Amino acid sequence: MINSNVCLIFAPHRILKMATDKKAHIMEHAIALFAERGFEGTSIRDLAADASVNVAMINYYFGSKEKLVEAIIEDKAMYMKDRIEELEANTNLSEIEKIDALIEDYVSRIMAGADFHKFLYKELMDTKRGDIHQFLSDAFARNSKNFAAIIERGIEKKIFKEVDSILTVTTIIGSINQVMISKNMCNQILAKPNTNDPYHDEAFKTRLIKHIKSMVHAHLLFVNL
Amino acid sequence: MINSNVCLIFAPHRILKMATDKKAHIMEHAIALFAERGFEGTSIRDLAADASVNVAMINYYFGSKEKLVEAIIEDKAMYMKDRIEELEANTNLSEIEKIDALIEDYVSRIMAGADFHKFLYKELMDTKRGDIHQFLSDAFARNSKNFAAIIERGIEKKIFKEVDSILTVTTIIGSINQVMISKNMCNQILAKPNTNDPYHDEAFKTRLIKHIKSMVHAHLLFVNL
DNA sequence: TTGAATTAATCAAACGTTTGTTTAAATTAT
DNA sequence: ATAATTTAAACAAACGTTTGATTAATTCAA
Repeated sequence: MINSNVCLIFAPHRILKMATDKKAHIMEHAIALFAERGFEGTSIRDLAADASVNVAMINYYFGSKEKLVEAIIEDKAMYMKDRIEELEANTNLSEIEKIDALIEDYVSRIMAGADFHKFLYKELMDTKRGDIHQFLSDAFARNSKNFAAIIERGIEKKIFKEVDSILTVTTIIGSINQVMISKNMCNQILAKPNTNDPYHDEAFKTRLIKHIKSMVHAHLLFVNL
Repeated sequence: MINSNVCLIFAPHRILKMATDKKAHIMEHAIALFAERGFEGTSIRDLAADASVNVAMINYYFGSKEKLVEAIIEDKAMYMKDRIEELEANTNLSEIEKIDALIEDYVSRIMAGADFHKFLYKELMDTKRGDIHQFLSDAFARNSKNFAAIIERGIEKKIFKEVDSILTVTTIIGSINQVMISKNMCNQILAKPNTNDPYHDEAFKTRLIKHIKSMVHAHLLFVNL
């Protein structure tokens, strides 16, 4: 009985995935610590204690502390590849529908991965690990340009006003980022207690999406409600 | 002859200011390094070499590395105290004029102190130095609320649409912050070479102010141009 | 005004810790 | 038995900070 249970829990495919699972486990804790204390502000021993593993395991699995950061970014690279290309190709949607979809998508995904998002932006702001900084600068800039291309198409079609397309994208992304900077500050402007978690609050998510859409619509569209 | 010259150069008040000048000199270099590499990412020896002073001087003048950060923030506290209270009291200006003035003020001051701004936001994002994080959270949230109060007044007067006032402020500040995150990324979205300094470019400053005003006007005002 | 006494500033060297990383032995899984 | 995993211990290098000596600047009595 117990044996069969054990076999069930530790089925072959489960065992083969163990290394991956442990790596994922360490990466999750690393993201949370790096997001709050920064890369240099988090020691290997801090991380090992937080993830309940031996200090040597980080180098055993990832090679070095810096390669751990690269592993995190590579692992979540899918996070970066967003729906922009997919939406750009879709001819069934109007430009404003595409923009609305992107706003919803950005807010949802950033909030769902709040720690990872903060970790990414800290790496983007930091020039110390030059390769990573360059990679993230490129990725973020490319996304912004692709987003702006949709706005440009709307302007060409005369359904949008002649706005500064790249700065409009900057405003949309900047609006989301601004509330992600500090949970503490976010709670204060929302008049919520420090115990509140605004990043897993559906009401706040809805409110933020509504606000950004409202601003962007007024900015882009000729007709106002 | 020589003696009188020496006396002129090292006049009493000049000598008394020497310590202050050296402190300011160290703080300037610290802001630049902390902004690019972070607090933990910058060693006392890095800073001493960059500022061309002995390693012991930082602790001699500031007491510790952490107290250096506190000294920088206290010294530039005036930077935080912005024109909001002054503008709130001013009855000669309309609400939209006050908002326009604040947008110009924010963009100008943040761009003029780009390094300091990045340093401040890194400290705001980091929870490791708890007191500083709390102080900055409070200061930034208070400013946002005061700004939002002006928008609320405009809504009461029926000259503004019934917008989400605090999130509107979040968008304004977030728009500015988004371009300050990375010089590299900023140049890429502006299609400028890496050698360009967007933060001391009057044309870009004007463009950013124009864009934000344009968005906020469309968002707040009933009549569109 | 001069010269000893006092204070402030600067320095190289060293302090004890903590850092990221490696090792080699022990354990576990196949 | 073999290979993969985990461990405690040890590593050199880097860290923030302190030290004690040295120099420069200031004070003040004579």
